[in-house]
This record gives sequence, C-alpha cells and structure tokens, in this order.
Amino acid sequence: MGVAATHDALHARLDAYIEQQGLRQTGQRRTIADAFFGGPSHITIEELLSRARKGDPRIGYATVYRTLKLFTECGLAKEHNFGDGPARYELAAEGNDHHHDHLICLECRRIIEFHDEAIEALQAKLAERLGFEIASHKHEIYGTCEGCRKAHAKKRR
Amino acid sequence: MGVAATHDALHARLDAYIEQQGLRQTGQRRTIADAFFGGPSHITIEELLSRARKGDPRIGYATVYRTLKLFTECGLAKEHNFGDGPARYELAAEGNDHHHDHLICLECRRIIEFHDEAIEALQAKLAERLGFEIASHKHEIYGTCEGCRKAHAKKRR
DNA sequence: CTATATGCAAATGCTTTGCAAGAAA
DNA sequence: TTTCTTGCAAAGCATTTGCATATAG
Repeated sequence: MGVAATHDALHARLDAYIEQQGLRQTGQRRTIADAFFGGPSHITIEELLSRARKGDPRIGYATVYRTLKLFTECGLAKEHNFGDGPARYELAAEGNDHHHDHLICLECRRIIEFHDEAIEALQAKLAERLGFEIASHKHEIYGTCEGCRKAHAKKRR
Repeated sequence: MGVAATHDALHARLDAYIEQQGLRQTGQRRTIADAFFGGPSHITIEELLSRARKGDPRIGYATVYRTLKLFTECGLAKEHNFGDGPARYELAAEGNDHHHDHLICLECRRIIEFHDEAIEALQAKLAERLGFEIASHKHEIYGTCEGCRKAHAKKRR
C-alpha cells in the first residue's frame, strides 16, 4: 500500500463528507486536497496555496482558507497556532489518527511530534479530580532541538 | 501584609527594572501597573485600558500594549492566547511566581489554573530523551467545567 | 537639553466576508 | 434552474509602528 492508496482513502473520506453534507464536489477542492495530502505536515495556507496553484493557477486565497476549514470540520485536518505567524495544518486521519502534541524549536522552527500515554493519563486524572470534562487539549513545548544545540556546541569549540 | 504591601513590592520590582534599563518612570506606567496589579487575572488589554482610564482618562491604547510588553519583559506579566479573541495577561511575580497551566471552559470561558508536578517531570524526561532543551511550555485543557456540567444535569432533569 | 514616552492614526498580518459571476447537481 | 462555490476586493480584528509632541531625567 503506497502513498496513492492512502490518498484515495483520504479523498474517499472527503467525498463522503461532502455528499453527506449536501455540498459539492469541485475541481478546487480536489486540487487543494491533493496538495494537502501530498504535502509536508504543518503546512501554512500560503504554502498550500502555492502547492495547489501548480495544479490550478487560478485558485484564490480565500478558497484555500475555506477549504481547510472544511477539512478541519470533517476531521481530515487539524489546525495549530504555534505563536509565530500564520496557522499551520496537519493531516489528521486514519493511520495518522492518534493524538499527538508538539515540541517546537524556537531557532529552526522545526516541529517534533510526541505522544506520551503517561502524561495523557495524568491529565485525565487531573481533569476528573476537578470535575472538568476534556474536549481537547494543547500541549506545546518550546525550546531548542537537538540539532540546534549541537550546532551551538560546534561553534563554541 | 495586605494587598497594598504586595502592590508595593510589585511596583518596586518594576521600578528597579525601569531604572536598570535606563527607562523612565511615568505616570502612565504607574497607573497601568496599579490597574494590572489590582485587577482580575487573565485580563485583556481592552479591560486593562478601561481600568487604567479610571485613574487617567487620557491613556491611549498603544501605551497599554507597550506597557504590558514591558511588564512581560521584566517578568511581571505572562501573556496567554486561549484561542478566542485577544491575548490575556496574568501577574507573574513573587508569591504568584510558580509556573502553572490552564483549563479553559469552552462554555463559560472560566479559566482554572493547575500545577501538576508529575506531568512536569514526565515532560522534562521526554524532552531529555529527545535531546530537546525546554525554554517554556504551554499546556491547555479545553472542555466543560464542573459548574457548567452541573447546569446541564439540572436542565435535563 | 537630550533621550525616552505618549497619543493618535495609519499600517500591518492573518483571516473572514459580501457580492457578482461561475459551476455542480 | 436552483443552490453552492469561487475569486476578488474589502472588511475585520488584534497588534504594531511612524511621527510629532510632551515629558522625565
């Protein structure tokens, strides 16, 4: 099962949502979906637009925003704001489905995903203790990644 | 030791920073500091401006932004973005100093602070494992607070 | 006096929206 | 042939900035 098959499944999921909601299949949606499914994770609207325009140069800014909102609604995308500029989107679907959080390098802006069952468990316990029902959470760790730290060490030598 | 004494300590800290940086004591800074030290936590610029204007009606928007940036730089304030509207600021200084994270009720927008040593420890271990040096982190839990859940239960009866 | 701070209004950056024209069902 | 979508430009919102004036040191 290669990338193409995965994309088919994602497109199918999108198509199902579109139909179920009485919306319309359009060339732009397919083009943007291709750009999104095949592109790097944590992509911005800007980057996605330029990827999508390789397939269809007439696509507009607002359409990408609207389409990513649609993807987010149907669970295919997750939106993140890491404090610097624009929002970033990542694929959130079967196979890629399980929840994760992020470490963000403040120097090179690299984003590292992590999932820690023990932290999640403690978080759940904490919420329960406070009578709080969790809908979602955001756990972001900002700092310096291994690569950037090594680069410092090298410079200092 | 009452509130006034606490405020004195905060003002002293601010004054020290201002002097140390070769900046200037101004009436506006004192007024905004009073409004901030005495006001509710997780306050917005807008709210702070209206509090400050009770002391000095001529204070401008930009000054509050600039002054809260100053407070943040000198460690007296912490800025948070909880995903809805404008940033919120909380006091971060002696007594109020230790780090905490937040639960945010999506219904009543109440903000509950928490501090969980075990989660922090796991987080530190995780970062170490990845060779990542933590500068700061953000752990936000969104959902429904106890009060809102009880309100639902009542309605349903 | 000199450098910093202020207030205003304009600019910015990201995102959303109104609307007329175009396309899907 | 009706309803949804698109592209464009304009609006919106939070925040920042340029600049002339005011003020602290």
